[in-house]
Amino acid sequence: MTTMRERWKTEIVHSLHAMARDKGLSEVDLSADMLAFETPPRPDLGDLAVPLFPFAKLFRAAPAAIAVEVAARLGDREIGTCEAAGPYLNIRFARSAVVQQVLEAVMHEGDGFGRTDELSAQRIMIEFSCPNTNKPLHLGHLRNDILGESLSRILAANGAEVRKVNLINDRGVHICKSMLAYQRFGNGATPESEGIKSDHFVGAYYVRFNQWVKDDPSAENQAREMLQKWEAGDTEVMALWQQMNRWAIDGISETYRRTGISFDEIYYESKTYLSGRDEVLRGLQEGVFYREDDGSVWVDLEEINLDKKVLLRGDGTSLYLTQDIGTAIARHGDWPFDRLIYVVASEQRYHFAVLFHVLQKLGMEWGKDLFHLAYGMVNLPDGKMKSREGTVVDADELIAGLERMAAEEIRAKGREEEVGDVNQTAGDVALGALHYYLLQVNPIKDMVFDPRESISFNGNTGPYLQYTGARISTMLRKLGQGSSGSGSGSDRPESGGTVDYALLREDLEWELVKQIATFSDAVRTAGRQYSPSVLTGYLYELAKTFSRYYHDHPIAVEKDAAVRSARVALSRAVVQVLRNGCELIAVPFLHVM
RNA sequence: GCGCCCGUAGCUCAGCUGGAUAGAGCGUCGGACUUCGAAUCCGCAGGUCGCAGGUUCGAAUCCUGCCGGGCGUACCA
Repeated sequence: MTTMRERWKTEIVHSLHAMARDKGLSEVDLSADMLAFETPPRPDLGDLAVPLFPFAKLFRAAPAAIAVEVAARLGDREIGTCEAAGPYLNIRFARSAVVQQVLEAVMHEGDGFGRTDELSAQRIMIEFSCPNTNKPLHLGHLRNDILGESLSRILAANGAEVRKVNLINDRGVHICKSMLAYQRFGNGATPESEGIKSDHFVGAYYVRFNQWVKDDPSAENQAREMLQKWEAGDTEVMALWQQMNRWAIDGISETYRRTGISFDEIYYESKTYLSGRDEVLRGLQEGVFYREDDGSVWVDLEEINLDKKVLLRGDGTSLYLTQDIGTAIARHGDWPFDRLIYVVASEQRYHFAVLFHVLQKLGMEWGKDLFHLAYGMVNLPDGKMKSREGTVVDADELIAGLERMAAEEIRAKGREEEVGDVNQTAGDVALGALHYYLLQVNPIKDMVFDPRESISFNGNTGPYLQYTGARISTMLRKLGQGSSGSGSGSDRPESGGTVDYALLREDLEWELVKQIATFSDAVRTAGRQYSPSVLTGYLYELAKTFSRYYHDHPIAVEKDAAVRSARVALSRAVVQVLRNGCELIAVPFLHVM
């Protein structure tokens, strides 16, 4: 379809030039760039619209008059027809050629359909998740995780070589707090002895610390002392730390497995913070930073209109910024990248502005290739999530709740038989609901997470996509067509190998073909904007169009065998695109639900 | 105070590099299952695109100011 667009572009530029010549105007300032292609507001107006306002000055004529003349010059041709509609030139493509080309491309490319070469030869590292080892994941992490995972897949689909990295935040005062509380109140309990998921077990002691500090303010100092012991390598502290970290990380990893999040490399702050300190000290020697009387090391950020910022505490221990410096340098050494994307909440904008600048001050010219994807906060309908007030939504609990709802729905519909493993399917539906809901909003915006709405299986949701895919799959399965693009051998039993695409004459069929053809545009745009929401929107539209089509037109039960074959071919293409798209937003594709 | 971000229908969100009457979903109300999955489909109602200027043939979209909300401005992360 892009070729079709290009051909029309050439034709239009041609006739505009001809017009200019005939009017005795020299062919100045008339370039193809002035042609803006748009989609007409209603499909019945055509497939492509060209506003002619920009040419009014050139021809000293009203855009509408130009439209009439261009339309007359172009007339009807092999590649379609065009007509003037006010100041617009509306174009209709010759359908059957496009239909054939698009559907055959989907068949041929299969799981690879929609890929672009936008970012080929680019090495992109993407950091996301970055959990603390003092508590389990919550809803905010889920947005982070799915943004990172989905974006990674999208960038890869645009041809980039992507490396997903995590950074386990396993050191710092906050980690010492849960350790301290455990040491004091734990009485040797273990996750096994208590029968709770290990990261939740650790998290309980972090909560316990915060209760304790209310009664005994000295707890804060004790935590700080423990951090110093930790940095000094105190045996007892290290042993405790290793034990509790193991628990936290094991539990968090289980959540990753459940949600389909994975990484190519995992970094640990406990291993990178020292090199960060070395870099800061080097900067100090080179005069890039300065030392205060109390021994703390600072950077003056006046040149980027920011304040002064601490890089090392007076007692010599590291800070968040210090370790991020070390981590970034280690990463660039491990895997030199063209771009590094940090998926981190927008509240840390300041931190990254400082980090990127400091790295460049330290002589890392690649500091300019770092990008902070600052995503908005997730709030609840009844207010903000606050850990202190106990209004955080725990990730595991949330997912379990969604699974329960999905399972109930499957039973209520009496579909246990068809589905087979109810829990497995319910789990996939829960994930589809969660991921779709979180991705459907533009990342930079704050969003409201409504648990009730997220589990609703009506409307603009993940389960709706899954349902549409499952219906098509079932239909194809019943025909012996299989719903997988990389067919199982017994494909097309009745078509004799050829499909007469000209039989797809319905407007909705044409709509579907056009939507399929623009899939790669959606993939490209999502990659450029770092926004999976472009894809959720695209897929929802596609599913909706197909649902309407399926409702109004017989496919598998169509009497005319030739028409049936053509419609089946179209359905196979739609389901292939749904599959490919769902893969990019980590919504499990279901053959039955 | 200063800096950054956001402000579209009752609610949750779309709206591509400015372009034809601003779109979905939910919710309300009303329709459609002897027919390929009704977790579906169709229809009605609902918006001075926060406000005011400016640029432009044309602004929800770009610029300026203001108002409202959020976040940041920690030897927390």
